[in-house]
Amino acid sequence: MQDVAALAGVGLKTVSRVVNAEPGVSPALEERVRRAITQLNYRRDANASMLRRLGGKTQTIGLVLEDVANPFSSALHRAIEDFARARNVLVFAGSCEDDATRESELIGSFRDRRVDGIIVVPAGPDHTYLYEEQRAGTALVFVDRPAGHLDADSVVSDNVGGAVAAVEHLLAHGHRRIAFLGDLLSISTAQDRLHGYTQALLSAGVEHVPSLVRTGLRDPDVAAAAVEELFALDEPPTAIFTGQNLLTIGGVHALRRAELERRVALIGFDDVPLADLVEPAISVVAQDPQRIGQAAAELLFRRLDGDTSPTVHHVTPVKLIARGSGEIPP
Amino acid sequence: MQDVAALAGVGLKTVSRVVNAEPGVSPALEERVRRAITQLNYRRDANASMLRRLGGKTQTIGLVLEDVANPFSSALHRAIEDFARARNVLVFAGSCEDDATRESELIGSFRDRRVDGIIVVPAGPDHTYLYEEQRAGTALVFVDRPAGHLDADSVVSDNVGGAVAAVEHLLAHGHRRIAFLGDLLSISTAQDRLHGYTQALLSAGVEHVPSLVRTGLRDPDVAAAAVEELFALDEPPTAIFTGQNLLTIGGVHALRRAELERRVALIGFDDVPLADLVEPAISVVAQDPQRIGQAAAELLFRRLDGDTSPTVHHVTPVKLIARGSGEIPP
DNA sequence: AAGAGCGAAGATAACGTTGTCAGAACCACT
DNA sequence: AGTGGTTCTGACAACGTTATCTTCGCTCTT
Repeated sequence: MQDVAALAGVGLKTVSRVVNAEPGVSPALEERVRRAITQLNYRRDANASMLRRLGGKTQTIGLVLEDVANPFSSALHRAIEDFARARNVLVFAGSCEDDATRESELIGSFRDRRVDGIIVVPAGPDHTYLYEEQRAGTALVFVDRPAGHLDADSVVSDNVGGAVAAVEHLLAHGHRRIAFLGDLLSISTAQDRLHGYTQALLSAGVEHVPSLVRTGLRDPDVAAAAVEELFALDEPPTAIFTGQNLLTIGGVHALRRAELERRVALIGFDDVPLADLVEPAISVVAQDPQRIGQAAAELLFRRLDGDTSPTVHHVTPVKLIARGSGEIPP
Repeated sequence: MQDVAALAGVGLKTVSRVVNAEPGVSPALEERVRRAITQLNYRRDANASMLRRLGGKTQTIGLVLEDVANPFSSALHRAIEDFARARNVLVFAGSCEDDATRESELIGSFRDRRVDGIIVVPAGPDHTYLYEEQRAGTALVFVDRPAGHLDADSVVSDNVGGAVAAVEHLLAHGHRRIAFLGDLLSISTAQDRLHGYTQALLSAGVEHVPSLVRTGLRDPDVAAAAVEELFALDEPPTAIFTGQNLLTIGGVHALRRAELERRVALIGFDDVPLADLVEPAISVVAQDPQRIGQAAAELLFRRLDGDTSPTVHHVTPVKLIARGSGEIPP
């Protein structure tokens, strides 16, 4: 900036004014300054700039995902990025792999960089450690799961409703022995989906068989093993509701191996890529990560713009997509 | 920091020393300062910190991807993130959608934030605009496609070799009429893959039929339409080599609709998720995005550590995965 | 012709931190 | 008591920028 000012023969502040399009610079000078800027290939240092600025915003936000490489996370990421781009805000993204320590480390790093806001798919159960941060003015939006012991905005899918819809769909096709495969119950979404499953059975007056419920499953292989166990039962299920992405894939693999894929119905929570090319095509309750991300970003930026209305808990609808596997009769 | 110093009853510099674990602070004072830091929930401002630091690194890098939500990009992202995390570096990521303008805008934003280095999957054909940036010390690594008119490190897949392997595989299974579906030839990878296709046919002494080559295809639907046209020919192909992810999906859809999926062989370049669950399972030439990302990050950080050896062009191997669709006889 | 009023431009301090240096306190020797 | 050397510690300037205030020169009143 010194160099630009010297070359244009003006003071520092004049360069600053030109760069920030502030009024009060004569056209002649502005032209001289612009020329100097291009000639020297000058770019204002955004970090230094925000240092002195009043109520300085860094024009950056932090994004804590489960894994930037998983389809749900990355679709979220993209939706948020698009929203941020429109406001000239850059996005830091990080994966925490469902590890609460990593979650708080990441958020700590974001904090060190003075991000304006944070969107987080929480891993840990307790977020009281963010209280000070929140009070200091950092916008905070929780996605997919609500915050633990902290009053903060959230955007989540209709997990209970989606699970109810899936199970009712199977019931409507005549199934009575419906198995449930779920993730760790410490994860609130897994809990909600199990809740929906139980609720749907209850309202239909169908007996709830504990041996058909398998939870704490974390990956496709474990899910596949669970399915094999289910079919070793005296009275195996005629339908399966898988409460998560990876478990759906594991379930399909297991059915395929047992050559049951055309005889046992299956509905998964959360869409899987290429689900329509598999035989039979996989019926799912699809979340809408794009919409979730958009809602989260919208909420975040509204807060950044000064909205101080009470905490919002946004629930986005899910959609049952019947592709074949969920319509197999018992 | 003022507040911390006041509370601990020390000078600013002493707080700074404690925060940076510099030697020369007595244990008693250090303890007092630490207590004040926790009490006030103080965190050093990383941006201000780097401002004064000599040869200050921001401990951030920028990542320009085609789309943070596509599987190849996001796998890259993840590998790079892991590498960066180990060095306590944060990653800005952005999507440029194969748009050269967006590419340079993104890189401009990164520059404003003074990122230490940039890893880019280039969209535009010309990168001379990065020359100054590079000379100013920002590390630069190009991924998937080399830089245009700029001497910079790159990490790319063995596109020619992979295409040759795919076509030779089809030839070995007896095919002679092999179609090629490719992206815009302005994209160097598309060009390389077409090159490999042509080369393999040539070495095998098989006639090259121009009507079997369709390029400039950008999405699954267009690819599917192209496949339909191919089968309207007098002498349709007996095998298809799809030169890209989305085109493979489009191709499979088209074959499925024409009920040809068990009669026409297909190999795709780049793996697709769930390719093993489709019937027949899709044979592909798989790239290794994780390895590519790792190589790119390694190269970037080596440069950041001061390595000034000549430009490196890293070629990562690809792997043919035979799953069924590529082994169908003519 | 003097003063008011205005717009343009720059001088200076400040943002939160670290580099540099000088001072203070202590130690062991003469 | 004086010297020289450590070891701690803080004052101060500096990083690249913007906020505030002052100065300068001009036009417009009366």
